[in-house]
Amino acid sequence: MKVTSKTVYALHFLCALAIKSRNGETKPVHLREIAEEYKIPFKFLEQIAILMKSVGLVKGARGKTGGYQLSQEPEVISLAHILKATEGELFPLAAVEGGSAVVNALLAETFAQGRRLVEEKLGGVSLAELADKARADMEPAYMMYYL
Amino acid sequence: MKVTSKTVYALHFLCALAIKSRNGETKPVHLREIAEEYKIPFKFLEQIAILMKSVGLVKGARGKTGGYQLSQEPEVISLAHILKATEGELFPLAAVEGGSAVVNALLAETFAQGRRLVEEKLGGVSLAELADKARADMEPAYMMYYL
DNA sequence: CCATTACCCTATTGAGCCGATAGGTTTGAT
DNA sequence: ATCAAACCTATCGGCTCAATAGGGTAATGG
Repeated sequence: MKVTSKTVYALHFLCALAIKSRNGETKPVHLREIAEEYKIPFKFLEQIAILMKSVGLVKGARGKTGGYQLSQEPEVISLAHILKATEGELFPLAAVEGGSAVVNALLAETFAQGRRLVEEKLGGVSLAELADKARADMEPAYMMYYL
Repeated sequence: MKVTSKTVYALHFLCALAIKSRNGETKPVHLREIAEEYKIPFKFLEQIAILMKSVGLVKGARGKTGGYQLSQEPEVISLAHILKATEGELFPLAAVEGGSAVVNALLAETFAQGRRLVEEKLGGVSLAELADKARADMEPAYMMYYL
């Protein structure tokens, strides 16, 4: 019952794209570049990028001038979107053979309510917020990497 | 990132104890009885009972007239207590080598807030609520098993 | 046109957790 | 003493996760 590193890497990946885009970069960004900059295993990141593409969060361009770009504005991409893609449903209940039917139903309802709370919370945090705060925290000395 | 069957069984187990207690039963309840009644693998339930004991939610009595009892009133035992014992911290973030320190910090904070929401929700649901609703839903024809 | 580059896809591996089972030890009432 | 129950430890198969490997496909630059 934990947030996997696939999710964390996906968040960093998308955030990196958002930051580059905010800094005026219009060309696709190479995966290798991001992998090196953030010390993310390249081949693992590749799979994550493909997943992000399959759910429509990024676009990929092939060939020598290829790379990845966000396919939507970072304002409309929420953490809930991303989590949904990487983790599926949040803390689903294990289906058990036994137990009491009544209690099982009560538990299902209770956890559904808890799940909704988190989804609302994560749905209220956009990639843009993350990227902007991250940019604001960067030291001027390091800004050159993003301009 | 899911609620394991250990947790679900634990909930059924404690709920069963609460129901028996509400129905005037003062003697310890045999694990074997609960396991059969709720179709829970006995040996698995045994481990869960020991865990519940180790965190102070139940008392165990040995010997031929032994069994388990709640060690607190069901009103003061919340789902949050139980989940804490069976699952540990709720959806912890995977620790990754790479990524941006700023983003990692933002994520940690965001998920901590989400976690608090769920903990408050689950902290507000007591074992007594569960047990009472379960009792109310039982058909009179089945009440004999609990009197 | 063709080699390079980078995206794209599938398979596999090793570690670790989960659900369950098994076997034994200790305790306490009769 | 004996029996039944709580208590403890070890182990196992199955699964997921993280990471690696190897190749296929498209598009650009020369």
